[in-house]
Amino acid sequence: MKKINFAKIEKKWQGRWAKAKCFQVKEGKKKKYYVLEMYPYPSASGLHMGHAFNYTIGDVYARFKRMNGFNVLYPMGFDSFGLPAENAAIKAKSHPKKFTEKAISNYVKQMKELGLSYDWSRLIMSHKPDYYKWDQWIFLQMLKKGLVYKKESPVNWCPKCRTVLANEQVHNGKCEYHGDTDVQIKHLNQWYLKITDYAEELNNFKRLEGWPDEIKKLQKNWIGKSYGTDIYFKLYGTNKLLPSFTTRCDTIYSVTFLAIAPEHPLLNELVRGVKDEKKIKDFAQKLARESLADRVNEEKVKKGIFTGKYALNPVNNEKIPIYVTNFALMYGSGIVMCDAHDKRDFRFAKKYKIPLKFVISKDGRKVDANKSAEAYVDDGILFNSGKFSSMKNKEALPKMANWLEKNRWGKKVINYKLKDWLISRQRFWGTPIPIVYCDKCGVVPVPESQLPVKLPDTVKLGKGNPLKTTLSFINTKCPKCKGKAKRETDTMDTFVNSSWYYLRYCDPKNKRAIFDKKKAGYWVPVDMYIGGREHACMHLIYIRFYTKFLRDIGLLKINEPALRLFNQGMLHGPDGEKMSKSKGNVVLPEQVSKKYGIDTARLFLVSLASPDKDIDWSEKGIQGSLKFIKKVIIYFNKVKVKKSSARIESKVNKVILEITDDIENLRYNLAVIKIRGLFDSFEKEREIGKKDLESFLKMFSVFCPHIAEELWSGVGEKEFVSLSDWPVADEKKINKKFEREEEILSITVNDIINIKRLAMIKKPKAYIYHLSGETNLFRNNKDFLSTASGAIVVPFAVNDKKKHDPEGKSKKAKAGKPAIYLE
RNA sequence: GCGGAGAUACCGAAGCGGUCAAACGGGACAGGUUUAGGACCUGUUGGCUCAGUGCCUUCAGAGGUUCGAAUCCUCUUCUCCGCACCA
Repeated sequence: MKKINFAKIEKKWQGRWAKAKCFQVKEGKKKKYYVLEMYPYPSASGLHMGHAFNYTIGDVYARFKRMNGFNVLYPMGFDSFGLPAENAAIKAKSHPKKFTEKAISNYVKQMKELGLSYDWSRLIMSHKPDYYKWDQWIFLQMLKKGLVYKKESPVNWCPKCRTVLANEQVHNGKCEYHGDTDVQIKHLNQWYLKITDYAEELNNFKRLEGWPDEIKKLQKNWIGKSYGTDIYFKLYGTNKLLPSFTTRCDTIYSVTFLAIAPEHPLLNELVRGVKDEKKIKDFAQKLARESLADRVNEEKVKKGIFTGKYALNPVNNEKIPIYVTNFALMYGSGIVMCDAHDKRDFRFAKKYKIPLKFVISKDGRKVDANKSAEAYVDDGILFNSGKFSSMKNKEALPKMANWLEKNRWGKKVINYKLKDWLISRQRFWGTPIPIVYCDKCGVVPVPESQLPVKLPDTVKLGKGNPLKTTLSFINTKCPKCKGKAKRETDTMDTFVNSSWYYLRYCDPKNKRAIFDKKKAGYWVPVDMYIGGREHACMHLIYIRFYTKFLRDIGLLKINEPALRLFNQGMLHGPDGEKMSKSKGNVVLPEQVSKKYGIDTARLFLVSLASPDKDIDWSEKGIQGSLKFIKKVIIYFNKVKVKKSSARIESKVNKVILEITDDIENLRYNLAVIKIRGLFDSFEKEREIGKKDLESFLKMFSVFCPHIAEELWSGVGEKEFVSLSDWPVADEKKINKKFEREEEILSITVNDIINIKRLAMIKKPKAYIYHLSGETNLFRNNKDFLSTASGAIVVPFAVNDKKKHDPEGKSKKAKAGKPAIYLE
């Protein structure tokens, strides 16, 4: 056979789909289905096979739903703000926009070559002013609702990114993008979104049945809801209360000192006038400057200094020293009560010779902590704990919390690990924060009518934030008093852009509103959201937050952005490692499709394993897919289109049911196996009915759309297979009898071959003796048995008097298992 | 430390109480076909037995539940991945 010209076929159908606007959709009466893949950052290096894998998963699903009669919204866009483009622009002394748009056009071209059925008329790009205008608009709406504030506080600063980072972007004290760089703590005046107002609702996962448990657990962990008590220690000699959050109020009688975070806003006031004021402050500053990695590291010895001040334990009025320590973070109240029942507190106390007291032991017997070498962290029985002595500490805990509250020594509180979202970035390539500073009027939001605040087209990129030196950007008029004013130069975190993009797809060209409520109302929520697990604690929390906010201002009626979330696996390089340029194991779709055709690649990616599993690219593996596709093409070129046997009809209809179910549940690998199996059955038949051939092509088309279109037109169809109706199984035609017969035949073939080998007869005659009820089966399939087994098959019924049976084998025949004699 | 996912024949990967020596693909091997093939077709691929229908040992390891377990339970080992001085 001639070599298949994949490129020609692909180009042809991509062109026809585009021309016929096959995949463009409008709101309508039909039931909608919204398939969405997380939109990518358009990196300069373009798409690799891993992206192709990801988008193929969505494309198969979109095609499947479309053929099943849904009005399918399947859009694509680009998360096109971000540091890499800016850094590239700095290097090349150019503008990031240039880089970004070049990368995007490259991406679009590549995506089209993958045969993805996007509605390109809805393309969005977050770096475009008509998109980020609405980032700014949402910011202003949040401001109105009191969900935006600016505050000076200690923030994470990455010296390499030269910007602050959100908590979510700091991992183990290192920058997410620069794993080798410690994040520094800086005190800066920054903009925050009050996501914590939604902490409680975000922690409710009841409406996310369609999301993987894994993701929900990660989010729950991240939100970190904990029940505890704020205990009010009185600053000695004053009436000032120092609240200290604890989940272990059962150890209150064990407390022998307080620890305060070095960056605590109260610290300056606290040490004012004490003997070593300067020394303490300097030390605290030193501690605060330590990298989070060091402070968070379990192995490093903790440091601290006595503040010279004391506090009173409310339950027993004991006077206890207050220390500044690096292990106290600005979590909870930033003040920690410390006792002998915590490893870290214990070690610290030993180091600084602070006395310790145990109040729990295994059996309730009194134990002296100062004589112990380590903390007692297990549960046990309380002692020296007032009226709670001799109770189990676990049981006493809730009672003690109530008791503290009743005596006004404390208050039961719920604490979240989730913090407000710091969105300020000191970089150029992001959405400008729509704020103006006026000497007279102070902080003034830019009025909606003046949006968007656009990024300047000409800037001097270089050190620091170029907006700071672009006078045409900074200098403006105060919207209130029309006097001279300066613009905010910080831009927004790019995660802001991706927090609502799925809504803009519903109405991407709207100039007057963020989106039309009716249109969005038709399309949202997303029915199938596809993306990586790594977004569990960032994007997927933010997008939920934005959805809830937009609901609360009346724009949406939904509570969650997506009904179903699917985390695809990662495609590794042939070496089993994560694909990366530096490792040199990146596989490019262009190379692959040139050699094998893109449909072959799609089929291979999807048949290797379940799509949620990580897989390794394999040059060898793809050969199997190529072989199959070739066979299909050859077959369709010579198939006799007539009428299917009842056996084939049974098989087709059975397999339709199975494949439909498999694809619905994203078990593409199993669906492909069944498609292959169906094809194998076709090949064994002399002729096939058109309807069955078409059912095959339809199912095949979601995986291999170009080849399917080609063959579809080959069987005389004028319309697109991509827009045809998914086959419906005629269950009446499914007959188990045929399966059983097929099984009998294949066992018989195996048996003949087996005996042939053992008897070492090359081209034997095979006399088979079947029970009399199976006469038709064996007679009708005599030819099939002969070709398949490589013997000349002569069937006899057991009771046939004229049968040739020199060794009396026919006695061995069983139902479905004929006896065999070779010669 | 806490939390999650997993361990299946040479490899990848289905199976998730009986129909399981375990789908399917890759590889390897054998045979056929062909001028020749890395192309195509057919078969084999746990062990034993053998002119096929049989038997035995397997699904990380050890126990257990059951008439019956790759599948359910318990513990152990190993791998991967999140979170982590969270008070």
